[in-house]
Parts: sequence; structure tokens; C-alpha cells
Amino acid sequence: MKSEPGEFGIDDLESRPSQIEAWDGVRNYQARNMMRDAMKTGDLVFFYHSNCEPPGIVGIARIVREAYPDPTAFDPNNKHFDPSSKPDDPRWFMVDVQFVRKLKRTIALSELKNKPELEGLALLRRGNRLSIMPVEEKMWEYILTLDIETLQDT
DNA sequence: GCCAACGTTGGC
DNA sequence: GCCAACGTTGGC
Repeated sequence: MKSEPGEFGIDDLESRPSQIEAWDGVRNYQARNMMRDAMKTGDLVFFYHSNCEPPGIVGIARIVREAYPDPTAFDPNNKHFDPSSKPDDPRWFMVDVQFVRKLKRTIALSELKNKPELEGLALLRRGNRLSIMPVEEKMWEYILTLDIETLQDT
């Protein structure tokens, strides 16, 4: 799941009292379908920082509530307001995610791009702008093996 | 249903 | 700030 750290980053999730946040504001059908149809309670997700330096995977979160209507779509004062989404026929959904842990280091997009093991990863597909994307278990495991402490310069 | 115009995302 | 790669909108 992508988020801009300037808007809502892994530190924001960690510092919530419950460490839980509703993932609202998704206004893309493919991303919505991913949340609504594929995300189940207990599923783990990578937390990805976009639009920052460097963009990359920074942590892990867990789905703690499955898809339910996104109320920000009903609020005219919200920047994600969508008048075509009605409370009795909601168009947009969100899930709740809970902080699990930060990675030991940021695994940068530029690094992920260099790994033949990650060929086909949705994040790396050309032109992809989806904010929520699937990760195959094999690739999930592989990415975790990259999460090792970096040696400090002496 | 087509498609031009426009808006958004997000890496660079 | 640029711009590629989308997705959306709306006239026809």
C-alpha cells in the first residue's frame, strides 16, 4: 500500500494510540477492488512511501478490518468527496490497517528494480500508478530477505 | 461506442 | 519542474 510520507507515513501509523488507521481516500476502481475482494483480516501488507526521496518499502502493516464504506466520499468538505457515492449505495471502500513493524532500512524502489527475483512484481511494471497492488508470497519472502542492517561506515 | 481533452500520479 | 502513462469526462 502506497502513501506519501508527507501526508501519512509509517511513523504516523506507528504513533496512533491504537496504531490503527482507516485507509481512506482511495478513488481508483482497481485499488478499491483489491481492498474489497482480496484483503482479509490478518493479511500483511508492505507500507510503501511514494513521492519522496527515496521511494521504497519502509514497513509492514496488518489488515484488521475488511472493506467497509469510505465515509470521506460522503463529506462535501473532504478533498476526496465524491457525490456519486451515496450512503445507501457506496462506491468507495476502505480497510483498517494496523502497524506491525518498520523494516530495518528502507528498501528503495531503485534497489527493487535491480532484482531479477522480482521480475513481474506489480510495483515494477511500467507505468503503474496503482496505490494498492498485490505481492506474491514468494516475492514477499524474498523482499524480507533484503531487510538486513546496513553496515555503518567507520 | 469513440476519442480528444483534461486531470492525476509519481519517478526522475 | 518535467513528462510518461495512465484514468476520467463528455461531446458527438
